[in-house]
Amino acid sequence: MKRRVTLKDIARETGVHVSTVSRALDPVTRKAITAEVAEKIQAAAERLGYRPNRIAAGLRTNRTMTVGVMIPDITNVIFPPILRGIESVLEPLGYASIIVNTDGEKERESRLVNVLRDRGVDGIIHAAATRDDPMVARAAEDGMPIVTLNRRVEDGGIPFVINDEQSGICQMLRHLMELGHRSIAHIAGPQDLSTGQLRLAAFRDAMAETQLACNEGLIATATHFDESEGARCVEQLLASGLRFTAVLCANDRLALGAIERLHEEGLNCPADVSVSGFNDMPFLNLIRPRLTTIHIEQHGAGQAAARLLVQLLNGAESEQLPTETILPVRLVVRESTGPAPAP
Amino acid sequence: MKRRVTLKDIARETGVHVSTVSRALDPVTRKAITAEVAEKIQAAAERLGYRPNRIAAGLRTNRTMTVGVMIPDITNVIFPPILRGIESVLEPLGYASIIVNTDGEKERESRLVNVLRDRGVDGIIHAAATRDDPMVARAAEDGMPIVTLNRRVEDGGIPFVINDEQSGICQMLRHLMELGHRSIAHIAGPQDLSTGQLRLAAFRDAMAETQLACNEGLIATATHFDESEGARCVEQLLASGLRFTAVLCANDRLALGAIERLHEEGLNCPADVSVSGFNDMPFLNLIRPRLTTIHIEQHGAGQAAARLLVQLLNGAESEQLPTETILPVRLVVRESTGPAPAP
DNA sequence: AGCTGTCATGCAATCGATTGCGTGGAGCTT
DNA sequence: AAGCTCCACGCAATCGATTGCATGACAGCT
Repeated sequence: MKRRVTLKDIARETGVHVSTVSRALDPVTRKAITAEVAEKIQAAAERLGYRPNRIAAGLRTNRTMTVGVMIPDITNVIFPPILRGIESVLEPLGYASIIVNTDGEKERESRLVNVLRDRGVDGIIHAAATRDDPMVARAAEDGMPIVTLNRRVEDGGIPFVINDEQSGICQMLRHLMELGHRSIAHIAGPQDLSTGQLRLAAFRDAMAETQLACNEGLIATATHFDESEGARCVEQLLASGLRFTAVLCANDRLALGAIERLHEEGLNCPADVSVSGFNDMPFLNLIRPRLTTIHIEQHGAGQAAARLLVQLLNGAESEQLPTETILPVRLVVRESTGPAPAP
Repeated sequence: MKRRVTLKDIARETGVHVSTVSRALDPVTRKAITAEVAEKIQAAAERLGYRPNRIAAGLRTNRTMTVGVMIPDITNVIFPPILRGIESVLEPLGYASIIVNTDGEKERESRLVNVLRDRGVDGIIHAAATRDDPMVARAAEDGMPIVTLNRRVEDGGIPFVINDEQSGICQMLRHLMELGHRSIAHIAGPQDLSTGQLRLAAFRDAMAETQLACNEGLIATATHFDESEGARCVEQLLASGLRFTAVLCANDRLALGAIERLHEEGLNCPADVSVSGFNDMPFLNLIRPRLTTIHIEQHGAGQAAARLLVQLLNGAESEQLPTETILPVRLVVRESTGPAPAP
């Protein structure tokens, strides 16, 4: 196990001072060095197999070229594409990311923010904020560049990237109405998650714009974004005795659970009841009936957040950056929605 | 934006030397300090909100408490659980991980190994090795602790963790034979990936142990582990004109693609042809017919690899560590396999 | 020829924590 | 009371790269 090559080694080899070597190896400062000397130094660096020590540089410059990425849970299929989006922007610029999972727990979230700070990350992309976290707020106050993803932040000038939930719900509602549905139920997501909240609000708004009264009895709220909650909620809707011919769900997994339970109750989708999802998660094309849903740009959202963060890292003031970036969404009509059955 | 608190600040505050502060704050060296003084220092550290600078410590100790994790692609659903397994072991010990995606490209793999080395990771968990990579070999030679996952490494004493592919294929073959199948086809995975290779070899071995001759015509090889290749391969098998009543696939996605194409050709699964998968990936319970497959311990594999790496990091010699760790697999019988149809 | 300006390079401090070695004082022995 | 041991703590070097400032040489100008 041989010792690593340092600037000092190159300096000794080439007979110049380490500071000269340092300057010759940095493309920005190289212009201050005679071309001939710079080339000699570069050649020596190459020959000796020099690899800069980022730790040492980081200590001096206070930049680690590392960013923290906070997500609720990597096993949730919507996050990997987001991470690839982030990576696609950050990696070419020489940044690496440390990914942490909060599991939606506030206490864990606070702790992990500090873990990231202790590690000296240059900035944070936060895709897991449930609500205002004091540690996150503190980090922001202390000057840590932060961008949030999938979450609107009211206070503070923290830039955020979200999908156009409003438009998505709207497009889906219009689609269902064009199919003749008039009694439309909603399975809302957890209200402590911003997506759940935003989509429910969007549903109420969209319904208000139609002639239809929004029957609060036709809104069931899930405690988690998963299949079993979708099933439970649709059961609750059925038990209410209220008639509905379509269920607009806040998320694909809720929709899948709902369809399954409806099927168990002898109701077929889309013949008897239309069901729609939201997110267009991977593998949806393999599940029957193929789900009509709202496609969101996961990869694009990651890229957008990363680009914003890079600007902050490069010294852009939050004021000159867009506080909100709203990504377009797209209706994807597949098989789980169809004409409303005759009454 | 206030300056961060350093050891020097605490030293000034408490009237002792920074080295004393350093020792008082490290549980290991604390015993060398008078209890009273140590408490005073800890109190001051607490009061001032001291957070150790890992970068500075890393420069001096040459340990970053960071490990690199190399995977082919995080959007492949089998990797997130592995990562959570790794995290569950590493995070409590104070390690963070930098995850990189190789996309199965050799050139990218080499480059990323160097990225990780430059960042001074203490060790690497490599779950993306396609074949021997010179940079990985070099890193190992230079003393970088490395553990590979899902890949057998012949040369060098690099410890590896793999699933018991052999046993999985064997169990599945026995299951199919118990259902009366005698003409069994295999859709093999890409042969440049170790899992593809191992499972094909296991299939041949297992067939050899039965009375049945292994008909090479009933083996189709996919170029990727995805649905379209599963479809293409099953088509190829059908085109061969050879009779088969079951298809043992090297991977769930190949199986899903195969089932779909069979269906399009008017062959139902499992009534006409039984199809089996491998991996038991998430969401399989939502796809009809529910796939019979081999469950592998993804989370457990991550944990096992992480535990091995920790031992290496703690100075265990490779010699005293198990070179191979083979994780048990489990047959999961669902709906895609059934009795062989009468001839 | 002498003076000024410019530019390449060297010098040394610095980032913050760790750690081998030195030292002074307290307590104990004879 | 002199000498000894032991231990808590201080001192200072160190990790490797960066960077403001100093310096020296050389060219150009009058």
